[in-house]
Amino acid sequence: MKFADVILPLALPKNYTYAVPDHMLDTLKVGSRVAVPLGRQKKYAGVVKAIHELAPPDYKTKPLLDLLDKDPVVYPTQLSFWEWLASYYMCSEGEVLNAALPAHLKLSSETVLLFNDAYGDDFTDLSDDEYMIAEALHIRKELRIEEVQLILDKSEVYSVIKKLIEKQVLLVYEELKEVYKEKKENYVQLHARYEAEEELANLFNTLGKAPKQMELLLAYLHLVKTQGSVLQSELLKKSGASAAQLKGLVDKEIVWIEKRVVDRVPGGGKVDVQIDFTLSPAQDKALREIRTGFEQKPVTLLHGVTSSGKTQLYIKLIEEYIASGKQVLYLLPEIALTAQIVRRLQKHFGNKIGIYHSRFNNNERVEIWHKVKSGELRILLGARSSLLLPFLELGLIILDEEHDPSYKQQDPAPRYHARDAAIYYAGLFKAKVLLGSATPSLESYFNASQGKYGLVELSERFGGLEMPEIEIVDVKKAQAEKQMQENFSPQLIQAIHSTIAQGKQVILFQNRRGYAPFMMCTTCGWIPTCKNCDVSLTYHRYQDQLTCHYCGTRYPYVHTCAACGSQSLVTKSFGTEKIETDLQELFPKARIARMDMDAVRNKDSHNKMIQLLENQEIDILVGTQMVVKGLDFENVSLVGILSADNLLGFPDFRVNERAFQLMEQVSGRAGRKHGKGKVLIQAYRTQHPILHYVTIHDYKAMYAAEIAERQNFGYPPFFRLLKLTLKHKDQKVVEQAALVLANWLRPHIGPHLVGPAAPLVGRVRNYYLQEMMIKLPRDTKVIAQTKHLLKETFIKLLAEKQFRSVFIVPDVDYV
DNA sequence: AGCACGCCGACT
DNA sequence: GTCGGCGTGCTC
Repeated sequence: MKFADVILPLALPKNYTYAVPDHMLDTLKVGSRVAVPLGRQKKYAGVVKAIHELAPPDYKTKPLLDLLDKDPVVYPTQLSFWEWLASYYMCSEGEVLNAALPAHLKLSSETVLLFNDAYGDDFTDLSDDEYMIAEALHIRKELRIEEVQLILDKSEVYSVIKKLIEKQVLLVYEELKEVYKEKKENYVQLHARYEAEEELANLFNTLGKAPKQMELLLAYLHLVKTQGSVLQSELLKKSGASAAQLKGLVDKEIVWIEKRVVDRVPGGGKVDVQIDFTLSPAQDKALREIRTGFEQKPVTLLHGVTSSGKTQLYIKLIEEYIASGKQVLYLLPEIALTAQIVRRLQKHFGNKIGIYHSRFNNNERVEIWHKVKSGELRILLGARSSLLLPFLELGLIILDEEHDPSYKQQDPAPRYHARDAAIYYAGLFKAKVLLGSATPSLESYFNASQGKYGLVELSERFGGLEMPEIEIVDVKKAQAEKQMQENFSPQLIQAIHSTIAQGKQVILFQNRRGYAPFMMCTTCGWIPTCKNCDVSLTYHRYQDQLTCHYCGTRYPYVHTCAACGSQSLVTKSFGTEKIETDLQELFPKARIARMDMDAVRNKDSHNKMIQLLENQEIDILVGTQMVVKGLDFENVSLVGILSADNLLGFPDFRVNERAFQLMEQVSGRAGRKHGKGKVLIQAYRTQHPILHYVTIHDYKAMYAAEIAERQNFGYPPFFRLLKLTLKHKDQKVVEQAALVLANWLRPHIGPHLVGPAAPLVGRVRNYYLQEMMIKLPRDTKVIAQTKHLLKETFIKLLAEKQFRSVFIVPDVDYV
């Protein structure tokens, strides 16, 4: 008797064991999807994690229902990776599976209602609702729950269905649905017998009486000659004929239609467009250092200043690894995955490279999945989630912009850090990892300086380009002298003027979207807040409404103070929309665009805006974080940071590191080619040390100062951080739960526990929050013990009935 | 995550 | 009296 442990796509604490039916004994493989029953009637598709002969002692197993794959969807390597992710990041393997498998590989059961023919057609003793469903079923024979909801125009339909089952009008069964569909296209083919010249000539004669069909045939012959194959849709468009007329040709057996399975994700360009380039001596040296680094250590950090030509190094390395028969994964933060970088790589690697990011639809994801698994795709360029693809023979992972916080998944579980997970995943393949950044995370630079990672420095900009000149502008002073025009200092205005006059472009950075981060009543100080969250509402002038940036609720503009009734509400502070509006007044002739989450909400607008900037159809670009990443424009010579204080002001031990990274990265956008660029940073606190480090582009000085602080206060990289968030609709309950949890934990990990306390925003989407932080020493054993302790304590807490509905969210290596 | 079971308020 | 609301607990 054999048993299979199955990972189900649910947040179950453990995997379930099913009996392997005899007919599957030979065909069932680890990594395959299987259909399993769960509960009374549900079916799920899970993935087989292990096959063994250990009968579970305390329950009776149910049998697997179906084997869904001829070939497993993942290799054992991925199963090991999932297990590690689940245990390290404190979630279930089901949650990992959920994140890894494209939606279309995760079938779930659908309830299908069937008409019971034995019932006959006498519906007299049915209620109105029952009658409507019975009638519909009588005609259609089969209905889904969704359709029942539509017919009855309400969502709660179970009671009606239950009644109908009792009255034996209908039968229910569960159907597992495969959602992925191959894409097929219709190709038109000429019958073989007309290949011969004289047959074709005869055909022309006989078709004389059917001019439309003749036209079709001529268009077909033209397309065959020019393109080789003829798509039905294209033929119809070109000939202007109708589908019926084409059918005429099919009926006469002159042509036939072939349904071909086609790829949704085209391989991009041809392979032979490789453009050769030569590395600078500095790049060449760095490349050699990376290679020798990899001989001794699996991970190397490439610290290369902005514009030092890291991408070219990557391309050379990728070439080497694919030449040796390995696959390469190139990771970038989502918003850095622009058409610009994609084009650049496709130029070199043609259809050997695949792309994977969140804007792909589910069918496209399934195709990439299979191509990565089969090894057909040798290179994959993707965002965080592409780390979860089933690579066959991974040789190298490049993780560019390694300092980027978006590599850490926030919600939902698994809350993994792509950098750390990449290092583990690579280890399973004995593959190498190259981390790249102009401003490495303190963690990585620490690991490199400790000798844990190789370290390669590339401190020279490509082509002898100089680092931009940075000037700090004292806003307080300008304000005192009444020199500020809205949020622009005279220096910034002057710089923008002269930059535009020279036909160059400007990027302005402001880390807040919307028009004003909050509004306030000048009479009594009242501030409009969200009804679901404890935050002030941001005014969006473009839509003329107030928006909550935490839950997305929108409110109409407020004219009257809700507290004192006065009309004296004003907008406070400023976001990208206000900058854009004010700019347009200050520079009426300039072409201004705004790039933030609101402006690039729809699918392609981000790329379009980049295109405009590239074609120099925009003079000034205003944006949030978004302008920092993956933009590479030769003609931008001025960068302005509107308010450095915004970056330095919030209470987080990483502020300084983040602020430095952000400012240094934004600065890197300036003067990427002709001549030296200029960066203007407006600030109140002009003496802040971070501003000084940015001015002299001194990463190492920033690192030295910060690392000392981290050691003093016991923060990463000296300790690992585990954040616990408790959520509940009732503030009292969540506060108590947090206290109880902390009290239970304190005897074990007392000195390492900070909190509990409500976070800065204490309520989001009507859930009250409590947080606590656990500082874990860098000792694998202690970390594992603590996680075990936490899990046990969570179970204990949730066993208390008053805390049963408290959500506990552990976030390991909280960023 | 579903989904059934079970215990309290507003209707026939 | 019942319908139906959602809180709670189980699924191999």
